[in-house]
Amino acid sequence: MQKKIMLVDGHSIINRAFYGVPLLSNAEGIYTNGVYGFLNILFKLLDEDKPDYIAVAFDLSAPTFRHEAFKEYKGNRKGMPEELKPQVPLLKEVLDAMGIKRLEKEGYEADDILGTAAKRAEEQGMEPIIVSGDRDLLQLATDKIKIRIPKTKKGGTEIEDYFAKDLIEKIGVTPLEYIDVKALMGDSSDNIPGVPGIGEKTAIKIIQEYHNIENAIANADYIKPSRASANLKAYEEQARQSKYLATICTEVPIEFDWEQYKLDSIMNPRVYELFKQLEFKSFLDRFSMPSESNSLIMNSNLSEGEYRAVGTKEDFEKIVQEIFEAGRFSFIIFSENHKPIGISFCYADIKGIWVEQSEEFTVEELMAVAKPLFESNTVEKIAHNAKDDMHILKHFGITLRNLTFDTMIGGYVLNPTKETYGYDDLSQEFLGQTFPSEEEILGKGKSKKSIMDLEEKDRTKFAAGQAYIIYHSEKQIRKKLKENNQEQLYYEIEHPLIEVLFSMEEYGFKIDTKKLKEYVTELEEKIDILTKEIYDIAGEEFNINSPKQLGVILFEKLMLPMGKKTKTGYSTAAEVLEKLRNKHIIIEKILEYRQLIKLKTTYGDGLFAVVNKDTNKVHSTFNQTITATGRISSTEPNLQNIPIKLEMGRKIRKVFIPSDEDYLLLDADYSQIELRVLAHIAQDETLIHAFRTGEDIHKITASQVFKVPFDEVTPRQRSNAKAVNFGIVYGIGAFSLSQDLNISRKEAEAYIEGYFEKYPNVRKYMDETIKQAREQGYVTTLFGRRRVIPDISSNNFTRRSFGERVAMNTPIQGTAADIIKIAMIKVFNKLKEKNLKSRLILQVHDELLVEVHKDEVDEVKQILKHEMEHAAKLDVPLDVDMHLGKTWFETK
DNA sequence: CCTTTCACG
DNA sequence: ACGTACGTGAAAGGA
Repeated sequence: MQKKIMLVDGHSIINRAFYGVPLLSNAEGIYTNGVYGFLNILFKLLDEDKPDYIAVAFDLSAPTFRHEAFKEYKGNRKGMPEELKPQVPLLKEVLDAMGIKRLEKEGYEADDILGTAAKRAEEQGMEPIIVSGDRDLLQLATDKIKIRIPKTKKGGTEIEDYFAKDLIEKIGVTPLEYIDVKALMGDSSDNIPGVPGIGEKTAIKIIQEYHNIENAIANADYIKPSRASANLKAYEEQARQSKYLATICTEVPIEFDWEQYKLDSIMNPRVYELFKQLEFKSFLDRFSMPSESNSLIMNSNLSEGEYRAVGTKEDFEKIVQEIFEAGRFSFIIFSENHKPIGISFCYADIKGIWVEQSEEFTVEELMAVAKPLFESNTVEKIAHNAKDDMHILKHFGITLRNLTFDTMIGGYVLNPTKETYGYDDLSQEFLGQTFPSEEEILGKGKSKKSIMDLEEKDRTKFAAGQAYIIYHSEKQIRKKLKENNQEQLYYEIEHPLIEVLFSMEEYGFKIDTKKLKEYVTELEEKIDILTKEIYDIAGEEFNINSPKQLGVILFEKLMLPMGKKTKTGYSTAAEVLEKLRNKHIIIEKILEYRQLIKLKTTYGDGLFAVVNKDTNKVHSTFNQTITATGRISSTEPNLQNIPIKLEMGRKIRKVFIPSDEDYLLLDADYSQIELRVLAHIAQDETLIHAFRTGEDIHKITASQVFKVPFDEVTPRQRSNAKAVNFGIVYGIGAFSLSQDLNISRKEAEAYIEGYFEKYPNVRKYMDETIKQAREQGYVTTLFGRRRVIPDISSNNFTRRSFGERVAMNTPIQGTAADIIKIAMIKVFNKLKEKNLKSRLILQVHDELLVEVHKDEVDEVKQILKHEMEHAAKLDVPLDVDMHLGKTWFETK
């Protein structure tokens, strides 16, 4: 087999790529689209050609051999586009990381180096492949040397290939003749002047007949058209000069040691880091090579770990025995399609084990062997997102006991603003060692692979490596928690909460599916009617759900005045449409349509999609590591945003029912918890006093801010005061308040000033919190929850302002989140301790929902109220309202 | 995949 | 003059 060598013209490809893909830029604002496009082309070519060697040629900035010659003649050669320049060093960095050598020589153009390299390679019996965006290189084509010219098009990259015969076939001249074609027609991008009046067509025709310019000049008299003939004579010297410029030199004095261009492991961890940094996400799945030994995994230096795979019952029993003796271990359950396929363990500091199921050793058998271990009250367990594992284990009749640490929750407590809490992150942050992420090894989305596709030794190190990581990160996280004074937050709030959330998820919320079906049908009927009415009024059918199409109808066809614009076009948000209500009858129809379609799709269809058909229950996932403030979030379904404000939406709460007729729903919500928290942490006497009187807080605020006696506060004043109170909690701004209340900015300012005058310590708190955030870089809640706010020191006004609002709001929202979490744990434990049948089933930020047994109503009411009101001891009372009902709708 | 819209506290 | 409230999740359209 002949060896293939790929020779790439760096500048012309990055140039072509630059314009071929949309603008991308990295964090420093440098465009990356040229590099991205270059790599896109490169990967495509590598996949197709699978060359043995590769090199990329670049021009160095200094004048080159032919360039110098040209300068005497006509001045400076054009450089590359300004906006591309910063990308070239970036590209070189990427190529260096990939171990792809560069061909550069001071004083020579990339074309010349490429030409020389191709000729030498050909002489030595290799197959050279030249990749360039410029057609100049076509002159180098032979029956061995292939020229590949990629064209970036909408549908992807298309590549034109030329051997010598293809050139003759497609253009009609030989490669050598092509130089003369260039000499006649010129090339503005290369600043080859050519001959005026001779373009590509004429040039080809002339060369086809006379084969070179010397011969053409000699026969200039016979050349047609006459303009070409005259110009060729007049610009004879320029034509010869152009030929010199167009001729690629193949005699550059360079020694090529082919072995150093050998194509090796270009997808290495360093490249991975670079791609991640540059956000070249689509290239990341190129890093998993399941068929070969996976270098990413094998190269990760989880220093002392001893990894071993276990595939038989006997072997695993031995391991379980060892783990019992070790007394503590970390574990990770690997699942695919909701079915576990293996478990990895780490124990005795260095032992990493991967146990996998097989036909001989089923997952049921595996679980049975592991059961005593998981259920042991003495052996300590370390997990990462233990709640998930608890669900899996429960399915096999196993109760996880003595969970001593959850590294995911620990990581969240240390920094709640991260997007993910992966094993790779833990390894980097707490062990100072890189480890590939799941996405790197298995990919993601549709093309996600199974870990069973990995070779056994890779699979073992990947799975057991993760257990090793959490085993060792645990100590570091504990240490950090101590340093940060967050031990109480972790051990007394977040850790015990895991079990509470697990129980809520496990128990679920019963749905009256018959009622739900009726509700959806009712909505569908109304939507049908509205749709027809809207089409009628609009005079045509269109997709009402498309803001784009709706915008065209409203603002172009019906010529309604447009309010706001979005990045992409007209805004059709409810806020905008509301202002057009009286302008056209279509508006109210659309608003109602929107409301109903939301209810049908998100709440009707959406709920149906997640109901367990056997039990008619929904089992939401309560995520403990999503929010930046410490709240929990709810998904699939989201039970924290079930409609309540509007009557039509509120009706859906009638389908949320207790699991059987012996039960009722008991709802308890904190009254004004965030304002109470504010009163406490700001230590504002007036505000504290206001809450101690137990009167309506918005009315009190109104009386204070608007300086009227309490009994004379109008409903309008109260409602304005309510908006001010909200604004205060969010980190108020006069503009937003004025928008919200539809008043002038001046008035809004007066309200805020009035508020701060009456509650001076609130202002003091806001100022001090911002100052503290700026000095230490983070803010904290009453229970030590911490949120870093880098934006607070930004030079960018908008970012800084945002940072300041976040600094003011986070301690308030976060402390309220802490308090209700404490209440949840206390309620959960009380119900358990007293062996009651009632269950906590839902939390909605300031509200707890309990499914209460009919015999336990009074007792549970008392527990719920007491535990919630005494969850934290503030300088203001915590007040809880409770409601009992047969459906969630009734508990209002 | 990103944007728009809208549901909740 | 800047560009506007804090925290979430789901569905749909349209690249």
